[in-house]
Order: sequence, then C-alpha cells, then structure tokens
Amino acid sequence: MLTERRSNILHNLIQEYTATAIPVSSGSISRNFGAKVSSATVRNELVQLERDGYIMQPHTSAGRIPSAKGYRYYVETLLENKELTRDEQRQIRHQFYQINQGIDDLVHLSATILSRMLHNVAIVTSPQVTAPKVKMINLLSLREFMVLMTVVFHDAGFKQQTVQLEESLTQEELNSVSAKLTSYYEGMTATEIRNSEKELSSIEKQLVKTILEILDLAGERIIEDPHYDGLSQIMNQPEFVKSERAKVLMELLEERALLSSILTQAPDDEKLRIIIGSENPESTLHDFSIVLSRYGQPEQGSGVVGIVGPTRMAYGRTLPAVRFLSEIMSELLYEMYE
Amino acid sequence: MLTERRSNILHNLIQEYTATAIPVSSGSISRNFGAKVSSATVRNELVQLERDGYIMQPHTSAGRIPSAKGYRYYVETLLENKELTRDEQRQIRHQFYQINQGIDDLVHLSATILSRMLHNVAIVTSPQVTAPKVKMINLLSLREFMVLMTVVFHDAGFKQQTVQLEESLTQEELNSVSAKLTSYYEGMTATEIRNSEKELSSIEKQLVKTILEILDLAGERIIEDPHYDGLSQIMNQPEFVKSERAKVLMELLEERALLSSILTQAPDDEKLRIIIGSENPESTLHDFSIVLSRYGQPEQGSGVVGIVGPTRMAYGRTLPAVRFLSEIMSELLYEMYE
DNA sequence: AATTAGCACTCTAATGAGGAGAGTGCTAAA
DNA sequence: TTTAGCACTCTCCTCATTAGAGTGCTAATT
Repeated sequence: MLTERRSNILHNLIQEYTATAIPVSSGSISRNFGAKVSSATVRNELVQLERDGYIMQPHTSAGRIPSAKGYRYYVETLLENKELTRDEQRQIRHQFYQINQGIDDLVHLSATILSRMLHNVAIVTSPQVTAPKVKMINLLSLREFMVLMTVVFHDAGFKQQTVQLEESLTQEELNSVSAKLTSYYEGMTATEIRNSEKELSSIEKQLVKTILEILDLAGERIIEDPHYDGLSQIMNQPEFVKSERAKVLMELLEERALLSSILTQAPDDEKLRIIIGSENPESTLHDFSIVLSRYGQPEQGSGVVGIVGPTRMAYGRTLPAVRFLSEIMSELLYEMYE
Repeated sequence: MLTERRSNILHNLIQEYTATAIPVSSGSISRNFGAKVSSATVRNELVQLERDGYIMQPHTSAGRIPSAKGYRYYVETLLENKELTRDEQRQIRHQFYQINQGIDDLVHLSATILSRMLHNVAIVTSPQVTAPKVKMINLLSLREFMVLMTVVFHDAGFKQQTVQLEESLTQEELNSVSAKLTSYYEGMTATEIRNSEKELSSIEKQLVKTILEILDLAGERIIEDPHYDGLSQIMNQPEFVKSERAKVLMELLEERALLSSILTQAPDDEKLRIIIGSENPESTLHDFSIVLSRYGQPEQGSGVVGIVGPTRMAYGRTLPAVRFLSEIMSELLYEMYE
C-alpha cells in the first residue's frame, strides 16, 4: 500500500501525463501541489514509486511516466466512480433518438459517439444470443429454386439466408413445409435438432441443414465482424504522429482473428474490463489499453462495447463513458424487444 | 501528340516512379534504354516533356515525377489492356469458392482480395437496385405488437425491417394482411404505391408507410456504408510514413459524405473510371488516385468496386485487377440470382 | 541537325559539433 | 524529515559542413 502522499503524487502524475503525453517532472508536480512540498521532496518520493514499479523513466534525465502497474493502481484505487455530467448524458441520449429500429444503427451510432467523445477507436459487436431456440421457420420464394429462409428465435431475434433448392416449390408448398418444420422444431436449440429423429424428404433435409447452419452461426460469440470507428480520431493523438504505431493498430483491426481474441477477453457481466498495456497477453498490444463492457442480456442477446487507445488514455473519462454507453445500449436493446 | 521517343521516355519514367516512389533521373532512364541514348539526350527530352506538362520536378536538382497529365496519357495511350495472368485469375476465383451465398460476403471478400493484391484501400458498395418493384410482402410475428416485415423485390433482392404495431395481431391475421397487401401492390414501385388509392385500415396504413420507407431506402444509390478494406496495406506505402497523409485518408473514409461523393463519380456502365490526383474536383483528394468500376446489372442490382491509393499507383496492375474483380463479381451476382 | 561529353551549379540529406534547457541524483544544511 | 544547492546527464535544436545526386548549359562530335 502506498502512503497518502505518494498516492497523491502518483495521482497527480498520471493526470498530468494522460493530459499531455509528456513525461512529468518533479518540479511540475511540486507546483501542482501549490508548492507545499519542494521538488526535491517529490523527487525522493518518485524514487520510491519507481522502485515499487508504479512509474518509469524513459531515460535518465527525463520526467517519469506511469507503468502498467501505476495505471492499474490509479483505476482501481484512485479513481472514484465518476459519472458523465447530466448534460453529456442528455446529449448522448438525444443522438440515439435519430435512429430507427435497426440494431445495426444502434451498433454503428454507439461506436461513432464513443470514438468522437474519447478520441480513440471504439469497437462494438452486434448483440448475440447464446444457444438460440427456434420459434418459427418461414420460407419465402424469391424465384424458382431460390428461397429466403427466415428463422425467428425465441428471444425475438432472427436470421435469414437464401437457399438454393434442388426442386422447385410453389409458395403454397413452401408454406406447408415451413409449418411442418416449425411444428417439429419449435423451442429447440441446434443440438436438440441434431439429436431429434424425424422422417424428412430430401428437400426438407436440405432445409434443416440450413437451419442448423443459421443456429450455429447465431450461437457463436462473434458472427459478424465487430464494428469499429474512430481511426481518424486516434490519428490526432501524439503517439501516432509516427505512423509505425498507427500501422500496428490498423493491422490489429483488420485481422479478424486478433480482434475477436480481444473481444473474448470481454467480461461476461456488465462490469468494466480494463486491460492496460503490458497486462495484455498479446504482445503486439503492449502499447495499447483496452476498456470493454458487455451490454444487453444473455437471454436477449448481448454484445461488447469498448475502446482501444494508447496506454496513456484518460481513464477518468473513458470509464464513465464506456459504462454509460453500455447502459444506454442495454436500455435501448431492451426497448426494441419490449 | 508525343514523338515516339518522348513517349517511350515517359513510359519508362512512370514505370520506374510507380515502382520506387523516387524521382527518376535522366541517367537511370538512359540506363533502362540500354544506353542507346545518353543521359544528356534524355535530359533534353525531359525539358520538352516538362514544358508540355507531362512531368514535374519536385525541386531543381532532383529527378522528374509524372504529373496528372502524364499519368493520364499513360493510362490512355501507353497502357495496353493487359489482363491478369491465368494463374492469378484462378487464384482469385478459388478464393470465392469459400463463401456461402451471402452478398455481404461477396462484398467483403472482394474488398479484401483487391486490397491485398494492390496494397491500397479497396472500396466496394453493396449492389443496389434502382426503383425496386414489390414482388411480395411478408409479415412475421416476432412477439406481441412486434412484427418483422420482409419485402421481396422483383429482382429477387429483399429488405426487412421490424415494425412496432399499434394493435396486436396473430400470425394468421398477419398472413391475411400480408396477402392483401401483396395483391394490392405486386409489381409496383414506391411512387406507384403512393399514387394508388386503396381502402386501408389504420394498421394497414402503418404497414404501407413502412413498405414505402423500405422501397425508398432501397432505391437510393447508397444505402449502406460502402465497405472498405486495406488500411494496413496502404500504411506500407512510402507516402504514408509521415502520418499526415494517412490521417487525411482516414478522415475521408470515415466521413460518409465524402465517400459517397466519391462513389457518385462512379461510371454507369462497366467501363473503368480513373480519377487521377488533381483531376479530382475534391481538393482533399489531390494526392490520391481512384479507380472505379460498376459491377452487376442495373435491373438486378449493381454496385461499385474500386481502389483508392496514392497518385503514384501501379496503374498497369490496378486496372486489370479492378476490371477482373468487377467482372467476377458480376458473374457471381448473376449466379446468385440464377 | 542531332547527340553527347564535360563541367559548373544547385539542392537534398546526412553528419557532427556545440549549446541551451530540462530534469535528475546526491550532499549537506536547515 | 525536508529542502537548497549544484554537478551531472540526456535530449533536442540549430548550424555548418560535406558528399552525392542530378540538372542545365556549352562546346565538341557525329
């Protein structure tokens, strides 16, 4: 545990550094304290903090910057759970009024708002249900041999896919097939359907195969590419004036594999998960911090919303913002499903 | 018109410059000609080319770089219509085998292939129909008061939207309503529906309103955000080592307005449109070149596929690649609708 | 008349020295 | 325990120098 003064100094240092991105000197900390202590005293304390691993020096005669451990202490101990101001909350709510019912709009808009607000890259996944259950199967003739299958889930979500049939069926025939399949499989998950044994015609078998594909896909954590926004925002951050870092970030975002691996680190409940710099198992991400939250309900579908930015991000602002966005998304999602 | 030698020199210079991004010297051109002419002769010719506006000098003692006019001459006169090698074509086709029927997959995959191949940012819009006609209207009860409306178009495309009903209807009631609406409006476009006068209940009026919204949206040139890919590719290009340019590009890509304005410059037929540097009316794009092609058929839905990169791009490779991707996308789209 | 060798000139990019400034660490005094 | 004082370190900026690449022009050559 840190002494109170050391703790204050660390607090001060992190606030300064996250604001300016310049290593913080003992003198500037002393000044921020209203010169109640001299820079020499601060220096002595800094030596201790450095020994304990909370801060580091980029080189001998430079100021200090926080380490991952320092940031960690900051977000867990020093940072009281502030909320966004009423005004900000109102403004954000207001922006959501524009959207129609689409979930895609919700996802996109959230990413945009978050990235604009925090000047970092925002990532949002579409809400997914876990092990969806069939409520209804519907078949719609698009043209000869070509059918649009819509599977409605019990949680009121749905997915569809076009199917190329082996035989041509009229819409009436399709109606009776879909009624039959619905009566067979209503309430079942993918695995239950696989285990059930029904007499099926070859066309019906083909359709069931598609139903299973749809269910499997919907059951996976990540179906669609997560949506991200804010690349132009983050390019304004001083750590990206050299494009080397920027390149790393783009590669991360365009490699689906890594993106989903980030998102699997997302919390299962609605608490925030904060992964700071070198805490990340993925070494390419050591220069970045990630703040994630889950939104929605497991039964109704839930997704992940979060921010990726330089380790030096304004956590004091990021955490409330991600938390609020997550809450409001849960709310709006709930309203959509009433 | 240029003399043959001048033309050869320009050709040579552009090939060299597009490959290396370094201003080309008279000596290196002379060498490329097998020293049939001396560098002094080349220099004399270069003075002429510069006077005519085909090339420029970044500063007095530097080599020459092509101007927009030079590139224009190159793509129109010097560049014979090469095709991709059989082998490349086969490889690309092969990659498309992986995808299932989804149009989204087609769009995404095309962008990915193109950007990987050309190391630039690829942009692809989803295929859109113009003035879609209703083929069928389908209503599906998701839960009480909540209905999923699917409108199938005559070209076998479809769109759907969830609707919040004012009254609660059973699936049977919905079926009869949708049958009624289909019989009313089959074969009509949005404007035709607006002009038709039918006796409608209040629920039906609400539904028609939604149908019209769907049709209007589908009729617009750009509904969804165009998909782009390859940011990490383009960051490897030497012109982006300073991140200033990169920032401009990101801003362009994230501003929907500008993106769609790019795409409205797309050709209406399947010919390539090439917009080179300062030819672009938009001055922020003066450092970029854009190559666009339309794919698909107007009646079945058509979209735009293209590349954005530095003015110095390998046109000789870009043009065949965009052309081929456009062709194969048309093909695959056609197969999807059989 | 066209080409080319030769050479002075120009501009960039790289290198290194020097100095200012910021910040530290340590010591000794308060 | 705190702090004043000071030597020391390291970065960053500026400036000058240099090497090198490339040009433009002129005069000689084909």
